[in-house]
This record gives sequence, structure tokens and C-alpha cells, in this order.
Amino acid sequence: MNSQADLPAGGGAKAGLPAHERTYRALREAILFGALAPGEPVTIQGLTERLDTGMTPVREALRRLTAEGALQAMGNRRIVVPVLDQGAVDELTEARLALEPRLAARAAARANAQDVKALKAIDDRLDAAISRGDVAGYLRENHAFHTRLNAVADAPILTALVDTLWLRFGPSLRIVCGQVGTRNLPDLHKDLLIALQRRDIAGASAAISGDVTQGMDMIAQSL
Amino acid sequence: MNSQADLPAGGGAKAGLPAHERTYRALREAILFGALAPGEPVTIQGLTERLDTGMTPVREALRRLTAEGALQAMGNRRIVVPVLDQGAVDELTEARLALEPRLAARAAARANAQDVKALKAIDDRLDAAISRGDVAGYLRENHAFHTRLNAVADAPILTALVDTLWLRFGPSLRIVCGQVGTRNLPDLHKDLLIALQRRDIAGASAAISGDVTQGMDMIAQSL
DNA sequence: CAGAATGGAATTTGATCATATTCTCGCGGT
DNA sequence: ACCGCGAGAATATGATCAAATTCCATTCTG
Repeated sequence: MNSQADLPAGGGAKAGLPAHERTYRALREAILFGALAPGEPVTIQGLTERLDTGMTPVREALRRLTAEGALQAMGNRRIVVPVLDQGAVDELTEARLALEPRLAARAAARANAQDVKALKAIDDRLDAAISRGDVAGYLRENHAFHTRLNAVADAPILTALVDTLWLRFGPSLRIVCGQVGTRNLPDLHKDLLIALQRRDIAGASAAISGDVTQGMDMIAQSL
Repeated sequence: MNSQADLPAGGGAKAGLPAHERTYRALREAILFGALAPGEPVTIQGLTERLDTGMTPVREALRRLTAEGALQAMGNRRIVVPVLDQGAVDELTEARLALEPRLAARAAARANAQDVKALKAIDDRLDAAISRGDVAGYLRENHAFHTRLNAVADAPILTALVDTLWLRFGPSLRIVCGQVGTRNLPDLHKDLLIALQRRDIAGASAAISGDVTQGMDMIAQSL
């Protein structure tokens, strides 16, 4: 199966942006939400056709993504979606546990009622996607939730680090959810929301720790 | 002053590597060791002349570096070396303290006699550079020391994260060292080496924490 | 004699460049 | 102070060159 078939269409993206930026975003989405499978080779010329741009923008987007760890450059000019092994999952877990609770703590210190409301809205859509059995929707809303939370934390450097981690496990998470389905995905987002409302820094931190552990365990077990 | 004058010459790099890779490495060194100053604009055409390559390799190297946070893309097609503000330094400190002690702990669990010996050799050269008042040499050996330590830790993902942090504060560190000189740079590397020999995980972790705090405080005070 | 391995073309893909196009900024005029 | 114009830099394209993989025929071995 060639899962590249359902890449986001280039035409759907916002106009006005430079082509390399559009290409980057399209590829990034494809990786985050599982349109590209782990181990899948990524060719420049294939993308030029699929996204309907020249090769220069594609090359730049690819370099950017490889620099972020979202793609892996083999020695011999080939680029693939990384396949995670046990060690990689361990490292990702350790890194996420080191960083994301800190972001949650910052967010708890800064969140206002509006932020909490927005997060709650996302979480509701997330629940809806789960009960609908909509894996793609779940992945999308889950990512949106954490992205919004990190935005509240207002820490661009820490957020950038965490974003690269998400890019690394995105494809594998999709595989896992595809196998397991969206059942038994008890989320700790509710705990987080409560902690945010109370400005409970330790509570927010703990909730995210739990969420991270849960998610990464799912991936680890699928190895 | 235009500090781009002393960029590493393109001809000095290893042949056989693709031009975009050579360009990337040259630029990376320039950033890490202060050949580029914070706030300095980086132009594509300037680099094509200076490094004697086409613009395509330069563009790719630049995208890669901006993805790593080493360079900053303004909205309007301009690229500059980032200037750190208080918030950025705080975040960098927090991120380094979250990650580097963990790498040190891993290293302590794995280091063998040969690793310790190599690190000691680097640290000796570092001391020599300090007593010589050689700022560039200090920066180089200090970076080499931490790079080697992280290599021992054998954790590529965590190491990649930390490397991007070093790229972010590299230019500012150079400025600070240029102002303060290399005096009063008491290093905690000795403590680290002792901890490694004893396989003292907590000790190694603490030594690196101290080293990080010390270094980042220097930068913070120069704001 | 059959199957696997080796060697070399052919094809596919990546890397680089020269060039055309588009956009931004600064300057001078109103 | 504001607006348009020109210089210069960045973006994007397609062509060209080089490298790597694949495929196939030949050959060696069991």
C-alpha cells in the first residue's frame, strides 16, 4: 500500500505563502497525522508531482523536516520516515517527561478563563471523535489540545523542542491507533483542565506526566 | 564591524561531502564559535560568494539552521542571528537543566576508562586555552567536552535536542566571553570526571547542573 | 543442469546551477 | 508625511550533471 496517496492536496493550502512554506506545512501535517507511515521512503520528485511545485521548495521543506527529526536522511541520499525502536521510544518518553510538564506548569500559571474554555472546546471535539471511532479526528484534536496548551505557556523555545518530539512519534502513534482503535483512550485532559482552573501548578504538571506516559506506553507496547 | 569576515573558508572543508552539507557545517561552526554575532543579518548571496557555492546549497543549509533555531527568519525574507532576551535565556536555562543532567546520568552509567581519558584530555586542552586567554579555543574545547560526553550517553534524540540549544546560545556566549575574558571560568568538569570514574550518577548529574547554571548565568548577567 | 552470485548497462533519483520572476526596502518627489 | 519607482535580494523553475539502485544476462558453483 502506498499511503502517500492521501497526502493533503497542495491546492487546499492557503495562498500567499511561499511555496516552500506550504510544502513544509503539508508534509508536516502528513507526518503528524499519519498520512506517511514509518519506514516509508520519501522522494523529492514524487513530492514535486504530488504537491505540484518545483523541486527547490520540496528540497527545502525536506531539509527542514530532517533537521527537526521528522524525517531521517540515510547516508545514501535517501530519505525515509523514521522507524522507532525501543531505545527511541525510551528517549522520547524521557524527553517528553522532562519538558512537557514544565510547559503545563507555565500554562497553569498563566491560563485565563478564555484559555480554559478554548481547551475545553477542543477536548469536547476530541471526545466526540473518540466515540465516533474517528482516528484521524482524534489525532488532530489531541494535537490541537497540546498545541493550544503550549501556546498558553508562552515559551517558544521549549515549545519548539516539544514540537520536534511530536513529529518524531507522530507516524508511529497513527499506526498504534489504527491497530488499537480509539477505545480505551482514557484521557487525563479533564484533570488538566481542572488544575488549570485552580492554577494548580503541581496538578497540571502531574496530569500531563500521566498523559505522556500513557501515550508513550501505547507506542512502546506495539513494538 | 562585519564579523562575517572570518568565516571558515569553504576550501578548508572535507571534500566528498555534498555542498549543502559542507555549507551547513561551516555555518554551524560559525554560529557555535561566534564568527557570527547576535543580530547580524545573514544573506544568501553573501554566503554564496564567501563559501563559493551556488545558492541552492546555501538555501538548504539556511533552512536547516533556522529549523534548529540557530538562525531566525523574520517574516519578510530576512534571516538574522537571533538576539537573546531575558525570556529566551530563562527558557534555555530551564531546557538545559531539564535535559543535560539526564544525558550526564546516562553517560555516568556507561562511561568506560577510555571515555574518561578522552574527556580528561579535552579538559586539559580547555584549561590550557583558558590560561592562554584564548577565547576561541576555550569555546571550541568546551563544546568538544560536552559533545563527547553526550556521545558517551548514547542517546541520539536527547543529544539532538541539546545540540539545538547550544546553537541558540552560541553567539551570545561568544560575546560574553569576549567581554569578560576567560578568567574566572571555574569549571565543574573536574567534578564530572570524578563522578564518571565512580559511576556516580547523581554526582555527574549535579556537576552538569552546576556547569549549566554557571554558563547561563554569565549570559543572563550580560543582558 | 539448476540455482545463486556477479558484473555491467539502463533507469530512476538526487544535487547543483543559471536564469526568470516576485517581492521588499529605500529613495526621491509631491 | 505619503506615495510611487527603482535597485537589489529572495524565491522558484527547469535543465544539466552525477550517483545509486535495479534489472538482466552471464557465469560460477554445487
